[in-house]
Amino acid sequence: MEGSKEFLYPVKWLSKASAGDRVASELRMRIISGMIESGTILSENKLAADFGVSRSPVREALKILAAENIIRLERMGAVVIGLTEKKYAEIYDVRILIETFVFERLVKVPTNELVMELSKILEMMKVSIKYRDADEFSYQDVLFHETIIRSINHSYILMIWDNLKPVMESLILLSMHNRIKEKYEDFTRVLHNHQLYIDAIQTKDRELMIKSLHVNFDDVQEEVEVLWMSQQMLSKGVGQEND
Amino acid sequence: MEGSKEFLYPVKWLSKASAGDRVASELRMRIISGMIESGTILSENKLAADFGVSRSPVREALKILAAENIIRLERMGAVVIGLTEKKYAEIYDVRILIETFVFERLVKVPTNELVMELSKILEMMKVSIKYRDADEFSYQDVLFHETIIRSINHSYILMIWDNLKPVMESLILLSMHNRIKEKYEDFTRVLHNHQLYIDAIQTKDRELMIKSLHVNFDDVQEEVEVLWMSQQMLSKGVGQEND
DNA sequence: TCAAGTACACTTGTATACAAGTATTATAAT
DNA sequence: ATTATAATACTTGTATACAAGTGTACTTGA
Repeated sequence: MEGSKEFLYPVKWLSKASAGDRVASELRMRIISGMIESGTILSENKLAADFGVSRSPVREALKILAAENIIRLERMGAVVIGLTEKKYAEIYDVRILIETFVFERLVKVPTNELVMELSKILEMMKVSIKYRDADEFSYQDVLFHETIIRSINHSYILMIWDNLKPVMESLILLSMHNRIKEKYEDFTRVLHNHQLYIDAIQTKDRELMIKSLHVNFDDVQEEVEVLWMSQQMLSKGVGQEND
Repeated sequence: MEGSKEFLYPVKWLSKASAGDRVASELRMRIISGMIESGTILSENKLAADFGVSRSPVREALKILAAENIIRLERMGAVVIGLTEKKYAEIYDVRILIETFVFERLVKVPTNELVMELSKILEMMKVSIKYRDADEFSYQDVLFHETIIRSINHSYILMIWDNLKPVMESLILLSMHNRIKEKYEDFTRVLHNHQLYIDAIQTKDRELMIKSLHVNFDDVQEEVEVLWMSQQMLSKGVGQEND
């Protein structure tokens, strides 16, 4: 069967990570992919047993996921929130918010160095595709955006990104994994979009930036939405999460 | 001597909190007030001994403060970052960013209920001043802004606020404590600013909103800057923190 | 005096143990 | 049959123990 691998998250990315980070990364992937349904109650003890670690790293992982808004810590167990359509839109909002903020900073300063860096990353992405390495491609894709955000040296904007990044990473990973098998031709478009983004930064063209930001995002979103919707089909009646 | 109280953070706010939260809250106050200098290296064991708890809650506290960008977790000890002028500006940026976002949402929906709620909080603030309760005033002040942010029901914007809130709370607490003793007349202005904010929401007047947002923030900032600068004087040569 | 190596103190990350509290289930009484 | 009470099987939060790694300081050699 397909999808029967033990871990969704690339294990090689976790070589230097703590057990807590490992659990968080894997759990995040399982939740975002829909493998763990929204509404599920996670028990520290159970997770510890499942992952073969003690409760300490599991606790740490749950704290991380709670900060990312993927689960909700309650008196009795952590309940999985998962991604609803509303949440997609919200992530979108925040990305637009911070990336436009970053762009406004960038139009005021020289960006030659950044453009160089981004071009390098784009080349890496091309190579990743050439060798059908979805993980590496995803890594570079996330790095691309992170590089832009880091370039303005704004610790609080970076803080927002740090909270958003793991979810984005998961989304991109899932999206790319799916495509590298079936919709290989999509990647030329993705690459083109990233080139547009670089051009926008180089020419300091606001409209172009917004445009490429949107297409980049929509691209990932649409693909994951399909993944996610199919999961929803399997587990009917999860319903809406009001707050 | 003045300022010789054991805890800076209002202990009554921590009745239901865990030891981890308590340590985080108090540590945050000490760092933001300048009592613990920027650059200091915090040891889990030492903190545990100081606060009379085990390492578990201390670890938890350090993770929280790291997520708030107040300390930096390194291989060997947690380094205190504290607040620089740059950081003030950054917090400012993010507050403007999210509050304007919220406002843009609010102009599209009815706000009667929210305005009622805010008016209630404003009344509470007036009472707090009448009885010289700086803690209560600070609480209501933070609640005021949180109420506005929560009203749009946006989990990711709320996430940003959750990361920003503790620092804001500390700043406001320090600011208000200082003023209630010396610059009592300031409070009429603070109240007026908040009324402006309510008016802006009621009339959906963007300019008024931005204006009141700025004065509200500047008000706190200026006061705390004085506090903080005086601390800086005492501990010369901390220097800049490059990243 | 200086360099290399070794021992030690201190660090984090993880495992385990325990206490206090909460939901659930079963039992008992009406 | 239904309600009240008690036992139990969970839960979280905290303390403690241990292992592995890192920096420091001291000793030893030249």
